[in-house]
Amino acid sequence: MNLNQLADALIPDENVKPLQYYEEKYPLRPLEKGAQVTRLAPSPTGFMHLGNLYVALANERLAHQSGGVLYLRIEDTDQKRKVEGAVKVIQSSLKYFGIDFDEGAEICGEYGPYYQQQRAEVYHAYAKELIRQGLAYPCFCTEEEMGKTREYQSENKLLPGYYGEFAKCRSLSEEQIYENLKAGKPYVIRLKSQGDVNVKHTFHDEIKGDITVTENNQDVVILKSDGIPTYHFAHAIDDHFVRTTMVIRGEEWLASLPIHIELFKVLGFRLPKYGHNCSIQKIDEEDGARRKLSKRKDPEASLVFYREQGYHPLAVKTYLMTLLNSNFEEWKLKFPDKPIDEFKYSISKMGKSGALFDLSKLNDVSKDVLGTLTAEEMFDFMQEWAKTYGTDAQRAYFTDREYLLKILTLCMGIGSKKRRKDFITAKQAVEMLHYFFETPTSRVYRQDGDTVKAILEGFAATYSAADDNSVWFNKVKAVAEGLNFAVDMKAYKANPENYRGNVSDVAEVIRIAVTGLANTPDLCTIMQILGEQSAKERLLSTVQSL
RNA sequence: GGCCCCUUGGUCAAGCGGUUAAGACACCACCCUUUCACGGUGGUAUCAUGGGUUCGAGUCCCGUAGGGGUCACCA
Repeated sequence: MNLNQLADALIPDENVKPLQYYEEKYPLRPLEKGAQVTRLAPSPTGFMHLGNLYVALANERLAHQSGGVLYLRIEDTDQKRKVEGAVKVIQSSLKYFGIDFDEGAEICGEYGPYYQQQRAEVYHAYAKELIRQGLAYPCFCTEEEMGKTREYQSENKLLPGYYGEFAKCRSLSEEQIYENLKAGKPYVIRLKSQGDVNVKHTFHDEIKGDITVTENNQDVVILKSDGIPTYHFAHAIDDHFVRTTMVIRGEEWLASLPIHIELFKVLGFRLPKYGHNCSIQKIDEEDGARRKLSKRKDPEASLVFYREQGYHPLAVKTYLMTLLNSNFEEWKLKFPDKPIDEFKYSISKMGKSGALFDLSKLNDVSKDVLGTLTAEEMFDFMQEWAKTYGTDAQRAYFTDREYLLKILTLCMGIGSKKRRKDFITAKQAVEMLHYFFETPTSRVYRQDGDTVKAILEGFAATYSAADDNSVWFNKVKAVAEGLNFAVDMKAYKANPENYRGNVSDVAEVIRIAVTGLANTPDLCTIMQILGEQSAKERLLSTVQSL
């Protein structure tokens, strides 16, 4: 059989150049020893998963802390799944969370193009080479035929797939091939696998450690009938020519690792290092089972969720780091002021089992992160959120900058010995501050109506915005004492039955009347910010409705 | 079903043959506090299971169970 001729007949691509050309066009990178070239290779489906960010973070750290390169490749070999504008979504969401690429799609770089769709020529060159070497062949099998052999295989409990005796097109004669071509039958190019499923090797995975892999024996498709490569083939070619040194990807790829190992071998490429990381999971609310965060069922699986909710990008990044390397938290505790990137990230410390997504942990991390911002930074962060996700009323909060800054200074505890941690997200913060802009509409008291009335009327009668903190509190105490609420906490604790409650209960009533909330920062200052008239109005507006 | 991976508290998890089995989140209690917080101290709670190996096992070996992944002209 004339394989050269066959290769040309099967893959008529005029752009294809001799293989040496590609090796020269994409030379080895002049990097320091130990520097890693990593990549992110999403397909443009328009959906960015939390898992994408998780893997992105690992790849980013590995590249940048070793003095290497992180690049972005778009795996757009499946036209059916391609979504318009998806690349923009990928880039903007990764950028939002602080993932910076050194090269890649829409960026720049010497190893492009970074869209697989645009690299047809290289794939074709190597597919032809494999055909010439007798390591690949055309397959004309139809879906029906494939279905039949699959049925037969499952009935007889045989390994499913296209291999060995089931690989009918392996043994097609030259005449049969050309006949089929002449008849215009569609065909794919398959790898003629040299592997044996009974042979196992141990393979070192950077994350999982030593694992056993079975040799591949599947004649996998490398070029689809439209001439576009499958993931496996494109992966081998691209990661070789972009000179990737380490591939960190989701563990769903572990099962196809044997295919990739064979492909690299057959192509004569050096295998990169691999690390397969586990996916983030959650407990299903319906059946209580543990499962992967689902794009369809779980809103928190999507990266846009964190933007809508107003999570600070640094908070999400920090939380993800705690999952990525469990010693990160202790480091952070030790060096709270150091930037994350100074942490020495270690791939070998990654967990081997899938972690459960923990929203309350994220919230806790978020409080700490927001607790490091200045009032101005918080202002900008909240405003940015409100621009796209807030209501008109909320956007109006930002018109009087001085007023809001004063509020934020109070609510964040800036200037006091200890910062407060009231804020979790931009959204929650904006919502929490509504009482500075509107009179609360619903108020729920724990005391009975008469008591509430007595407290509020009594306090309103003496309140003045000119009061400093101690004068203010003395007035609260006076009201409390008059109504038989304990003023001295020790006395109260000794004999609680002697009192109707304590100052804290009285203050709570006033607080709810003014803000609608049981938890707020220093009430005295809040009332000062609101102004005497507004504060008094709020005290008395409740009284009338009781 | 075949193959592969995983299994320490409610959650994230340290541990790599001898520890009172770290730490963080959550929860509870107390302390600090003139209100709300912040903060501090303490507490509840974990080695899936059955066999080995060993003077000694969370740690090594085998089995079992449970969970996850994967078996496409999708990535």
